[in-house]
Amino acid sequence: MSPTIKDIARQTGVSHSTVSRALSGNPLISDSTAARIRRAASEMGYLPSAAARSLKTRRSKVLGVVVSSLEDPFFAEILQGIEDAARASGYGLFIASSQRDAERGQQIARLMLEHRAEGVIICSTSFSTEQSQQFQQGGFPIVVVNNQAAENFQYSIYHDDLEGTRQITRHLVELGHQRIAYLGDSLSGRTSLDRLNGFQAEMEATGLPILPGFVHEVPGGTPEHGLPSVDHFLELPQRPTAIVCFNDMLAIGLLKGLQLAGLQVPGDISITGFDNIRFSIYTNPPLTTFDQPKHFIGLEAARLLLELLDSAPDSLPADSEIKMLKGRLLVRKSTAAPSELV
Amino acid sequence: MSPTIKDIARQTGVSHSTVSRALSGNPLISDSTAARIRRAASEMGYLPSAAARSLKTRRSKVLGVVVSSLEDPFFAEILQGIEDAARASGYGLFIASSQRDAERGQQIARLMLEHRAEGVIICSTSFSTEQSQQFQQGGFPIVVVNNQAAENFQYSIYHDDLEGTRQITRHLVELGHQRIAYLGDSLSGRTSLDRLNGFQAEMEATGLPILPGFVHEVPGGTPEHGLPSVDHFLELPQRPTAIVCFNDMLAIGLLKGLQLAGLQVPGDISITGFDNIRFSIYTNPPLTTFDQPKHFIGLEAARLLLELLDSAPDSLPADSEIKMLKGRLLVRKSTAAPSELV
DNA sequence: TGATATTCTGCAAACGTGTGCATAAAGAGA
DNA sequence: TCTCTTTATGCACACGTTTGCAGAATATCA
Repeated sequence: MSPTIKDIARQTGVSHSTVSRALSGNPLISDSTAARIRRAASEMGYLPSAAARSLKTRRSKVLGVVVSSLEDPFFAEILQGIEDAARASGYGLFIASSQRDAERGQQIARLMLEHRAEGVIICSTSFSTEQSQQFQQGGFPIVVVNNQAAENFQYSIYHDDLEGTRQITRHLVELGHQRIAYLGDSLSGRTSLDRLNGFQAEMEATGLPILPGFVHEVPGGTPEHGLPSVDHFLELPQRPTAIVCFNDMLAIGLLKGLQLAGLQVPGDISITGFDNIRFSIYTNPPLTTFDQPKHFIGLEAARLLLELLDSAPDSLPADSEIKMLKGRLLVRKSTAAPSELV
Repeated sequence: MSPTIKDIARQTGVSHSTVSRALSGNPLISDSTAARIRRAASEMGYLPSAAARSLKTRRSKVLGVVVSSLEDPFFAEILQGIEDAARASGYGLFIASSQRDAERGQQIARLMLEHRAEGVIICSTSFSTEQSQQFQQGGFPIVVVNNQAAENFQYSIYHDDLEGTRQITRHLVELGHQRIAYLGDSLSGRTSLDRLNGFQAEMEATGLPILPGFVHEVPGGTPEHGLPSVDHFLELPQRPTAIVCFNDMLAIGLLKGLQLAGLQVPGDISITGFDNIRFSIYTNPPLTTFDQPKHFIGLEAARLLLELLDSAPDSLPADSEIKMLKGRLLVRKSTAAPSELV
């Protein structure tokens, strides 16, 4: 099919090893023959076989990426960052989505290992330690992004969920809110915990009580999960004046639910998102949220992994490396002072 | 690193060819030795090398996917469909985004060809014929999804853009609108043309004029492109009573722009989207749009490609194959009768 | 011109698999 | 026991690269 270095060798009357060296820029080959070979190669439309090369060099030039869902706009932006970094260094990307399914996770792990990906970036809140166990063996490089059980992995990019929800909560407190509730996603592992902890920590720090039923968790982080949860909050004996949501998507769903129930946001109730996904500014009102440098997170994850691959195995730090990327509070129109005070 | 069939051979006291045959289920090997070998293989954590295998078998079990942007929710859903199909048949996915950049497109094409992807799915409105020329040579299987210049490719999955905007437009006409405008994305090639043509065809069919300036195109299809285009429409001597948008994202941006300008949707003006992306129902008001079976489109694209790969090269149909997938009109709350009539 | 240093190129083995062919082992029939 | 199938296994080569080493070709110097 595609011509090989042997074809080029035959064409130019040299041995295939000379061709190999010429094409890889080995200085042993004289300039004149190298030029001749390169010309022939491009004329014949030669493209090296990655399979043969990686078989010999034991470097596949491929990175694996596991994401929980490709449709999640939060991961999509991170993914784009990863891709930009990979593209810049000539690496190919093997991408697969686990869909929070254990069996599928296994299959993905096997796929990546069989293709000898040089390392893997896991951006899946649900890719459990158990599932990624297959990767762990033998010092296979893993970088974890969404920090599910981050402490079990050696390298992770870490966005500051705890500090984020603290800032969000403080913002609501400063507006004068007293009855603040939290809408969580129970399936996002470590992230779930951190964000909830941030909320609780800030409430405690300011001396505000978290009333019974004011922490509500749903099994997922999409608008479809957020919308029906409005029923829960409206049935409480005392209605919250503000709700902190685990992420923007839940907030978008909740916002829609509140509006369908005839409530004004932020007039009757304030709500906040998290992540600053692209659409969070296009809701009506636009969401107050916490901006995460998603593209940069992806870039840094890929860079960290590539750096790991370049360095000699024994020069690696023994302890785990964690990069913490800061976000920032974005105050928009979905939050306001509670109506009692106005 | 990872054990090879030779290691297993040594361990079990047979030759590596016996191991190879045993693991691939070749009936030549006796049941007892096959079982013994399989047990040893799994105990040793053996994983076949995809590189070596594809070098020998000339099948990489890898599909390439080119998408214009990973962050586009429309493509993301299609991508998920592709991935599901690939996963089901044990194929790996090489995914890259062209970012509408010619040079990057070249690089991607080379990457996929070097890795000997067995075929490619192009879901990029901007991946021009020129850029994909590298793929074309030598009967390399390509399936095109978003039908940029679909007629230049042999296989394509085709969603009915023309009929879609016709239905959308007819819906507005039936509501009583007379001054209907169109907001287009000039960068989406064939899709741009089809959707605009559908609008024009339906206007002509009902005898309505398209007033000067009522077709406005912007260079991109994101909310950020849609929002500022509100200025154009508000400066027209006669303001349109309805605007048909190229896609949901433009409509989302336009909606926000109109609301910022103090206009009511649909009270003062109706707007429509296209694609039915996940967020189109969470705007306020929810968008009237045209639903595309995105996940299914992805599935079908992958299935078509896999089918191509399985069939013998000479059994392929000489003429091009085009699968047309129908969508359906979704009437929500962003459209209503024009205010003059109410 | 001959010996030596320098520059360039070819030979051959290896990476991990798959597979046609030869052959050893075992069983069947005489 | 000897041949003839049948069954099970091993040998050896191929896929397309990279690379250590040997050696040919050329240049340098006496």
